[in-house]
Amino acid sequence: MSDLLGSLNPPQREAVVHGDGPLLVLAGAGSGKTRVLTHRIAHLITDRGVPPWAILAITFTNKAAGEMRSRIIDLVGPAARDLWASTFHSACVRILRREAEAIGLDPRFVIYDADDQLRLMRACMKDEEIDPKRVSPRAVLAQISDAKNRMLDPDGLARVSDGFGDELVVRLYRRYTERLRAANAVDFDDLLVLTVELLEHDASVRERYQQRFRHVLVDEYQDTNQAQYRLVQLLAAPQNNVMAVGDDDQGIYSWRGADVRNILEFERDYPNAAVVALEQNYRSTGTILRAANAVVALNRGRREKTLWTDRGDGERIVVEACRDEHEEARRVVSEIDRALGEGTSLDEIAVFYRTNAQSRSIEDQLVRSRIAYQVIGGPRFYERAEIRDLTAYLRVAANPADLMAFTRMTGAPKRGLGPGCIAKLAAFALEHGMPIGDTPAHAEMVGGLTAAQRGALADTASVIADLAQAAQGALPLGRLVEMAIERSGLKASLMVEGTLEAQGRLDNLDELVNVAAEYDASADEPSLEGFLEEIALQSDADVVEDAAGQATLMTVHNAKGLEFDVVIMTGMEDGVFPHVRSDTPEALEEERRLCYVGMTRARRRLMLTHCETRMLHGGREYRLPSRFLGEIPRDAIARPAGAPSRSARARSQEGRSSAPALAAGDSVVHATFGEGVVTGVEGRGQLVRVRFSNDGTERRLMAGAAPMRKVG
DNA sequence: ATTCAACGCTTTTTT
DNA sequence: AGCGTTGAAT
Repeated sequence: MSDLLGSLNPPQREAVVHGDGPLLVLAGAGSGKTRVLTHRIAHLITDRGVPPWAILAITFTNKAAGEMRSRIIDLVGPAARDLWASTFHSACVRILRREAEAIGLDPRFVIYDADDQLRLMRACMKDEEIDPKRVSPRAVLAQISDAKNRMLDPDGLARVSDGFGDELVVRLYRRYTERLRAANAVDFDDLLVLTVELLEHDASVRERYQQRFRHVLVDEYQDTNQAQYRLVQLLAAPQNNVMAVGDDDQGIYSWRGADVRNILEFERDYPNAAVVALEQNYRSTGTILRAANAVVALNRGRREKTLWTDRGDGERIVVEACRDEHEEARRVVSEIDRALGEGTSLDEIAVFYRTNAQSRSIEDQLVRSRIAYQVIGGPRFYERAEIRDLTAYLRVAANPADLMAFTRMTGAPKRGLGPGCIAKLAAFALEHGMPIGDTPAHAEMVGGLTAAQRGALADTASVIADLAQAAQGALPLGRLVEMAIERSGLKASLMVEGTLEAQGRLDNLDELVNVAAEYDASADEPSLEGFLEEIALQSDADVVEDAAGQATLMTVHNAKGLEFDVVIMTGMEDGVFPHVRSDTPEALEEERRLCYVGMTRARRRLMLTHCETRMLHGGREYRLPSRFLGEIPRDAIARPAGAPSRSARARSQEGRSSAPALAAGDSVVHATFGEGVVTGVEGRGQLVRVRFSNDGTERRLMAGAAPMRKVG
């Protein structure tokens, strides 16, 4: 037996050396689950003689997959390169490209991202003459995605739905599927659904993969949806050497179809499953853990567990009340300065927020203070307009049937080819069974076009032909992208514009040349299709760099799986976090788990900020401190810097401890909401419910922190 | 038929 | 604030 086990604690070791059969690892935050996963795979390879290519390891992001692979190569040597370590989506693409024909799919299919999907849905709604103002295309897409996550096709959805509006969704779902296939495209959900269908319906393909993958390991199992669950089940059968690692307290993707029941009911699905719980935390201080545990413990329907650490209590959590988002940003900067002064490096500092829009005020202040930072998420590189314009050319070159890409391409730069002209070409394409991308070359056969349009189309045809030809040949991808930038006319039109912004766009296009060249150098079998696919499957989390000397800003969702010495969670306000739209008990519990995820990212120091007022949705809104703040044990929280003096604080503490300041029935006056009546007291007297007479609303307030006093 | 400018509306989280 | 739609000008 190798020395893989030396550095592991007993439950970790148990998970690593577990024999055949299903295994569930309940891994609390910071309990070393990545270590367990990598060491188990290394153990399978070196001690049990399992060939690396017979192991499938599924992670949540491409970056995590890459890291896992390189760690395992470090542990067992280069033979481990044959390991399949990837996300669900990449694994499915890989399988589908090989086996597409078995389900009547062209193996050169392209992947439509959120933007393509939205455009396509708008087009479908036009087909069906549905007013996009009455029915939101996004909402329809969300329902379709929901259906796909539940493995329902249009007929299936029709069968299970009862509501009146569902008929509309079914109709659009049909149309959407038709148009996707016509464009030889699939969406994100299709990758999973089609792979499941493939494996379910084709026994020989299924058996081939089942025999190949002798071990299937899945990380973040609590965030799997039904299709992913089925996929794991199909691939792992019949031996069921499946290891699921996860933490029900960290399930934060139910809105994307994830079903926490998958982890809660693992033992029912795999009756002979071994279960190992990892509860020792190696990341955070005792105080941070105690606070995070206290918050998440209020959830029902979770597996009871308590993380512990032997690292000692550490510092208390800092809660800062701010007037508005500008003051909040200044507090963030002073906390960063303070941490830097203590010797913490910038890349060990992270700022979290609930929604991407909140980053703006913080970024402003960081720029002003000359603090280097990177923002994860938000507008992504590959989603920038100019990048999408350019990739549209590449996409049409790779797949002339891609109508969305063709439409985008012909409109950028503007050259007199508008919707009317595209519609004529599309009709012609349909009539002659020709891919839309081939129509410009036959424009002379299309009627009703102006001379200017024919000229523009001739030009377009030659661009498409040249790019397609270059893509077929041995031209390096970097050169191909350069060629597209020139020939598309995007470069010329941006140069003419001449603004600083246009220059920035040109720089982005140049950056894409670099990305392409890099891909060319690193990929096993570089191809235009492969490059476009990599772009499509890229996630925000994949671009998190440990680049020295930068603080990191991101949403709490993006923070999953990461850790930092110092974490600042901003916008801890009711309506922001928890989010307003999380108004059901289940949704609130998910927000609470999200809060737990955020808090447990911190190793040493955790600061939480909230504002009295902030700009939201184009107006200034007043917000109460997040209820989650009230759920943190009081003695885990430090007296905020810049808060009332020691003596003032002492007085208020006395007032609070000697007698509960407020009880149901008391009249109060609040600085913002005016007069009201206390209707109830919660959370050991820390929270009071008050009905305000001004607007008749009932609000939950922090008894100590809210600008409110008793009257009469 | 295309394009540009003004207006009015909505806003989570994302592989 | 940003987007998509609408209306007017070309």
